[in-house]
Amino acid sequence: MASAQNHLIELLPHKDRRRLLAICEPIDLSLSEVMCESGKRTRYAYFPVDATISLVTPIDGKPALEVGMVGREGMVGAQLVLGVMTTPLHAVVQGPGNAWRVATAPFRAELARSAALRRCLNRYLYVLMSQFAVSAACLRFHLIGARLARWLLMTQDRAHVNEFHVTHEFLAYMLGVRRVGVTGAAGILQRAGLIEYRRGELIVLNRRGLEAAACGCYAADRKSYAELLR
Amino acid sequence: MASAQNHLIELLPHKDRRRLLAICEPIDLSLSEVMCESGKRTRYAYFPVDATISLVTPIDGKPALEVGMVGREGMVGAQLVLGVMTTPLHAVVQGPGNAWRVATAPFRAELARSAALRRCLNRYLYVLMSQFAVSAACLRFHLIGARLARWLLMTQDRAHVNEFHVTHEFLAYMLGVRRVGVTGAAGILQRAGLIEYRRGELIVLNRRGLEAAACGCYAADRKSYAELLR
DNA sequence: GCCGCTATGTGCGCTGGCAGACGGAGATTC
DNA sequence: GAATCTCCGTCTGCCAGCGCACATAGCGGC
Repeated sequence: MASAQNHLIELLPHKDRRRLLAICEPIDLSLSEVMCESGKRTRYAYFPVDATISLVTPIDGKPALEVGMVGREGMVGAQLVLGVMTTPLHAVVQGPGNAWRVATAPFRAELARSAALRRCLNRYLYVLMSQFAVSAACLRFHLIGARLARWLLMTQDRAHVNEFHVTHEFLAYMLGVRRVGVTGAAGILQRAGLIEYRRGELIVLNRRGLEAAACGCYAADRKSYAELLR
Repeated sequence: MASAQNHLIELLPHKDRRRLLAICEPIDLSLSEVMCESGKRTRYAYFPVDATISLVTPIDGKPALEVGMVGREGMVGAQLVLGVMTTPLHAVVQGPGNAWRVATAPFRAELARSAALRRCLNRYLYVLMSQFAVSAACLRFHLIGARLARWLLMTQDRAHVNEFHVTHEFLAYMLGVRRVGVTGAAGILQRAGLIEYRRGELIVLNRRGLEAAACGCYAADRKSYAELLR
């Protein structure tokens, strides 16, 4: 247990880390699992290890648009540090895998005790807020192709593999566009040799190329994370 | 000084409120003043009294899109409670007026001392995050007319008057659309008798009608604020 | 009373993305 | 190996918003 395989946990001093892990349990997250729903009471916080989670904002009653993504660099439930027991967003498992799970009660107790944990989560919350703001503008101004490239890069960063399961239908849902829009944009990326896909399996062939095709929001996200969390 | 005329300050217990006001100074905010810039060090926090501030996210290097609005119900610089000294957003004065200003150093000292202040700001931050998430989806899916109506209502809520100075050009900038797009949408609202305007002076004639014309994001914003801050 | 500035109104051609529908190809089941 | 299901590709018609350009109207200064 020298390494928790979650970046936020690893940023904690030894003692705080050990205390936190003592109240965590390892858990498997399966595809499409809804970890928490907008407005409902938060029951657990999660520190992903090799799972990827999408933060989806509801609109007109339905969840419909991804505004943030969480992997081993972050956590689900950071708003607990604000003393709030709900979340405005849905959290949906987008890439299955492992995570550490902790119930809200012991987590809040640990938050009260560990200044390092509070500091870490505060900073992470700030990064999340930045990500929301960036996403808002990205949604408004950038074309599907650039946003798709950004999404693939962000996912690859979190999944730590260059091949993952994702359908056009799902991508369309995350990006807030039609499936055919994704088909068009993905086709262009494929013909350019940047990616390859067939029946839900997508492979990143050329990361550099994708970075060039993505909008600046990808770099902006990475920058804000790097500045605040080492 | 029984009433500070800022909702967040008024939520504080007497003692905490008095200590906070003791380190604040009243200040005039003038139109288009930039209170803080994305990425730059935060020098002051502001508690508006009858001023309105737009939170604008930069994209591709330029500030270009409003993702949040602050008036007497909130504050600028709430991220200081996270222990972060910068902000990802620009804050621009959209409706001139008065505010309480406090320098970061004494404000952080007071934050360390007052649990009530921390609690209040934490909750406000959560409301802001919700607002960002809602705005992102609103930007993506709702038509200019509905978004314009929402913007007018939010501004009126903060300005506490039904007449204010705003040009189509400025509205276009805030909503992230063309000026002619605003002209079109505003013309429809005017012909419907909901608003009236001439050369930068805009009057809200029919609030109920505007509420009906606005998208559900207006109600969603109000709901999240009401639930968390009394 | 003229000039110039700012704010608003309108026109035209273009395009990215929308809605709905259909066809085909891989995969799974029995 | 036939039926079914999932996923991907394509087509048609349509529209909101875009970029650009130009016209008009209130308003202040000199």
